[in-house]
Amino acid sequence: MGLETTRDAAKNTPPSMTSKPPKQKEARCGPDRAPSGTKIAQEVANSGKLQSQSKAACLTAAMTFDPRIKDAGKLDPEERMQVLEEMRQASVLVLTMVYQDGTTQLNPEQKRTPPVCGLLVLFKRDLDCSTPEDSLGLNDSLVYLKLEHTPAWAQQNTHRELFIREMLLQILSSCQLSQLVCYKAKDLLRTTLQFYRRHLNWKQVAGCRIQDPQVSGWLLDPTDTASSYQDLLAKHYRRPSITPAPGTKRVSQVISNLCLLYWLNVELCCKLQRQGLWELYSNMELHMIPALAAMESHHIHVDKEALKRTSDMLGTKMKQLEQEAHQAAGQIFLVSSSTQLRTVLFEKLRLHERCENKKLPKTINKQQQSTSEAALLQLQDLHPLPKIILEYRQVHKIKSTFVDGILSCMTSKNYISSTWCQTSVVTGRISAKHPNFQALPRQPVQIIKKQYVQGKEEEVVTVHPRAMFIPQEGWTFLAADFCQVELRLLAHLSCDPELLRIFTNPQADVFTMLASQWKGVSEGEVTSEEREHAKRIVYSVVYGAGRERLSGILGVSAEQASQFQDSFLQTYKEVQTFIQSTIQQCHKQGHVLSIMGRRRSLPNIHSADWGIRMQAERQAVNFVVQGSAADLCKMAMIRIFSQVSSSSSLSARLIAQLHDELLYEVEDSQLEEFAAVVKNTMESLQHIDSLGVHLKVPLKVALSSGKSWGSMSELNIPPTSPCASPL
DNA sequence: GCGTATAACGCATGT
DNA sequence: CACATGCGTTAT
Repeated sequence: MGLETTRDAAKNTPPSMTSKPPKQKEARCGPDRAPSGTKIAQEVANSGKLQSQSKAACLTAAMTFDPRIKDAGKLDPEERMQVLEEMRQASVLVLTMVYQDGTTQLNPEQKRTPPVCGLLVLFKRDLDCSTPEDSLGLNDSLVYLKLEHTPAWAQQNTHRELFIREMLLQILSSCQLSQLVCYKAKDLLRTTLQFYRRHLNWKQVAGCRIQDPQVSGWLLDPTDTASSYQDLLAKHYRRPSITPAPGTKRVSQVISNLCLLYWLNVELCCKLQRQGLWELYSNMELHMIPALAAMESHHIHVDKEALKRTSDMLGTKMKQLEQEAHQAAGQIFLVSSSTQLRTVLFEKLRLHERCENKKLPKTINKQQQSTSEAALLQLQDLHPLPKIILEYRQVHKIKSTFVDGILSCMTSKNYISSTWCQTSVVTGRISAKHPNFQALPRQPVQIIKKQYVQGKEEEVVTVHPRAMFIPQEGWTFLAADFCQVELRLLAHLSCDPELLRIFTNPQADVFTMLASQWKGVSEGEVTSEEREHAKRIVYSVVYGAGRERLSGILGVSAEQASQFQDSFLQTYKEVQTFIQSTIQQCHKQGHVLSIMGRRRSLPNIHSADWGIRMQAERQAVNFVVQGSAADLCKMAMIRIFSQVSSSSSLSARLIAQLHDELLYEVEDSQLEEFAAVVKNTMESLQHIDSLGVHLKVPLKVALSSGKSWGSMSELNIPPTSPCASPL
């Protein structure tokens, strides 16, 4: 078998589709030869009384002394050559990180992941079924790559270090020759980039393709979001989740888990192909992994001291508002408690009795009087308290989530980097944590600071969380926004001629046109209010809002709301039929698909309960639109990432993905060049030949740039001339 | 009886 | 209406 066939297999087809995993055996592990090192490890692991530090030392010792594992740091030159040769001959490499507390990535999720101490790599050569699925094959081998920072003066260690680093780099760039498998591969890549940040550039691993069972499991069923390795095994590997025999040594458990991981991946790939998800997995989701790892390993600098000052200022402001609230209520109560506020507003002050003409919202679950913003706005003319609470809540939210929250993400460092989750959103979007970069307030808030001691009575301060994020010296932020991507996709998916016509004119303001068309007035006559209405109606119709909800959003009566809705669906008749046929298809097949084949099954579409069934219908419609938009945005991200990483000059880094907007940090000198690359790449996604995607509407990208995320302004770049930029 | 973990809820932010 | 994360309160 030549290299070409191996390469093709790794690139285009699922692994080992022909070979079936061996039948599960009764015996879990082979006889355990127990050298001195492992015995110690076992005792320590079982006792559970010792400090985690000594546990760690012993697990490392176990890794090193176990005869099945080769410690890459302790090999002589000849053995090194042998290991490299074994690596070349392996057809699959299965990897996991080993942490200092002795756990691996395959252990159940922990609150705080301990520091990494090494990587365990299984070289799998023979893919036949002659060995038990959780045991090493005859020609398989295991290598432990210890990650340690040796002090600069310890010259004798550099050779070992160098060998391990080179080997790891070779592994990560070998994915064109042999397959790589790792559960939570992004974490491994990010950790590697951080560990070797002096010696390893993110571009060197940008092309790396690692199979990740977490991603494939999520793609098969996007509803089960956070399943552990053991859950995945139980769910997809037809095994009633056996707990390892208590006598089994820890190292043996790790090894058998690593062996099983290989077969789990094989099984998941089979399922992906059967469901028509292989292309999406292989051409999109796998490429997200290095892109997200690179994103997470980038530092975004934040002015910590300014943040602390803002925190103090907001703290005193909240104390003032708390006093005012107590005074207005005529009693002391916990202002941040919605329960206590409810009793004050509705049992003590009985404000609901004084506005019987208005309908006050109820809480979702318990059908109590709500104290939400909508409710407080209804009550604000009756009593001073609601207004005070509204202001208190605004300040409280800013302080707790966006000031103190971000500060708590920066303990012992002066920068932040969010965690980007690939598998937590059912529609295929990505999400962010610690901090949630996608939920930072768009608008600044004005704080009126009352100072009684100073000469001035009042001072207005604006707090803008986005403005805390500043590019490095000599760099600029560039934002690229897919304009109305969901609406454009709706036009494409529904083929509605009127909706399509709106997008043929690239100059026009879509929502203004929509409003004029729909209200029957000229574009010049459309007020900004009507434009906002049009915007909200469009999206609420797409998401299947009822009249109740719509009237709440628009602030008009339910009759008027349903009148708006009707006239919209009347004007764009094909949108209606798209919604109906999507629901019909979901009912027939039990699932719906996005434009690139992403899949969501909705078992509740068959529910006898009307409410449950209607919810599934709305989710079906929403998934097709939102999921397709997610497909496009991720594809844009990947294509730009690949262009930058294969360019010797471009250096832009992706800071954040805000669903239909990409935020980059760009060297000042490259701003225009890169902006053109981004715009062209994104807009060219109208046609993706390889996936058979041909949108009936053009895609439009709006660019903006600035020296802070809080102050971005429109960026116009010269249009690309037809003769320029040959590929 | 009094402390800490956890789950559910309500309310915020974003797309 | 859809999809998320984060913080605080309250009950268990």
